[in-house]
Amino acid sequence: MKSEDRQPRRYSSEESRRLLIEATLDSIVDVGFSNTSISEIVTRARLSRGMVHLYFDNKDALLVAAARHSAEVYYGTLSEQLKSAGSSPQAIVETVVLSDLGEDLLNERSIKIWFAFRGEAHANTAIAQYSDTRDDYLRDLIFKAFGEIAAAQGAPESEKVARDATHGTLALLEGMWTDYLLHSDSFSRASAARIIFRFLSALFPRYFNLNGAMSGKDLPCTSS
Amino acid sequence: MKSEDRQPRRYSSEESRRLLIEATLDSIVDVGFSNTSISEIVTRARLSRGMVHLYFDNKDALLVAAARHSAEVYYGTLSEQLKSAGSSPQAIVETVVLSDLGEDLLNERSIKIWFAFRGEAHANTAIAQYSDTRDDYLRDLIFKAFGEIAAAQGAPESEKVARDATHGTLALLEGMWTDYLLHSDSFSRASAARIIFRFLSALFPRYFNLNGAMSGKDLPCTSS
DNA sequence: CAAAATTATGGACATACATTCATTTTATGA
DNA sequence: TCATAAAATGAATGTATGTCCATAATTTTG
Repeated sequence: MKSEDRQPRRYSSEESRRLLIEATLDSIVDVGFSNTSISEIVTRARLSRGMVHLYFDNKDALLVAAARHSAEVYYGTLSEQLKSAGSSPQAIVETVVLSDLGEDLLNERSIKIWFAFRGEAHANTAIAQYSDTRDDYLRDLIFKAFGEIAAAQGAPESEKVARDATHGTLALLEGMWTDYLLHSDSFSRASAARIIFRFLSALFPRYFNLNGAMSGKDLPCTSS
Repeated sequence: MKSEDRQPRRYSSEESRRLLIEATLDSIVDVGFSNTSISEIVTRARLSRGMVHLYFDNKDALLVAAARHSAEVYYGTLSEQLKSAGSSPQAIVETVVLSDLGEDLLNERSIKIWFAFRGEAHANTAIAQYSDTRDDYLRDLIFKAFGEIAAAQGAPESEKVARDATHGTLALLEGMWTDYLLHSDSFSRASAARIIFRFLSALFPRYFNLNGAMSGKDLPCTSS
């Protein structure tokens, strides 16, 4: 009992930065963006007042760093889960949908953080930069997947269908996130996913059903 | 030029309340929720400091009143536009979708306000109460409409389809709002509507097409 | 026209805030 | 072991905040 198991007395500058960012996010989750003060942050981080300005130019820079960190975690997690996905376009789409609705990306904490930043984004261009999940990279990824599927299906106006499928899928995901924010008690990941796949199976009946991508992930898309 | 055309010197208490609420919303739009202070508000309202506490218990009560007012405007406008809609279930759904994407309900100002309140809702239960568009009333309205359509179409599991159609349509609308918030420059009301109707026409091909409800608004839904 | 009620003002107050900085503590390297 | 660098502290500062209230201006009532 002589040496209490307290935190190490001293962190590297990177550890301290990380600690402050996590404490900022904790504060946003617990008391909201507008009540997140330097005092709240340093108390939660168990650091002293001066630390924020030792490692960040000012409070705003810390908030921006926290928004940036959240975006990095989002895209990092998504990329990780995409690695273990099949290579067919249906599998890619399915993985994006299920990951985006999975607990790693969509949970009580993350949803509060995203909507807090979005609520302030229009008043802070630096934060706005990091307030968009599903940005161009993700959009391109599933647009290409839908492009392949639509072309293989041989429907008329296949590019237009692919564009609408992309837009619709991303909008549905956004909508499901909002639904989770406002009704987290009654929210069901399964039914959220089913509705999106219902949309996709209506557009591409040979490639999706209500449970996701059709079985046999590497079915030749071009066979009749 | 003797009597300058300035505002009347004195308002009724209701006018003052309204003025303060509008100024609060203006401030949220211009400088964001967290920068909206009493000083900001009274300056914009061209009233003196004491007025806020004359007509509201405190700043928080004013913010809640502003959130409430926004919700009332939303539902009031929507109800108004529903009055001039056809009575068929398709027409009701079409009106909800087009109203929700129309400029009266979805514009630069309203979207910033909604997302600002949503961002703070989880830290303020009083605001949370008014941060949900598309609440139970609206949900029931279009659920009944989809129920009629699904039953008339005679598909299996028609109630489940109606439930998914409701959830999906509302999620798509939420998603389109988010899209407008984050990419208002590239947002297109027409393509947002087309995507939602693409979803609906896939579920109910005899009742919707890419342009909305099928023509002949009062077609007998039960005919083969 | 006086009295009462309503609407409006802006200074005062304590508190909370972001920021600065002189100082101290701890770790590192010679 | 000591000098130097890195990490950490928390008191101090000035400003901004929400709230209160004594007072004034205006309207309404009797």
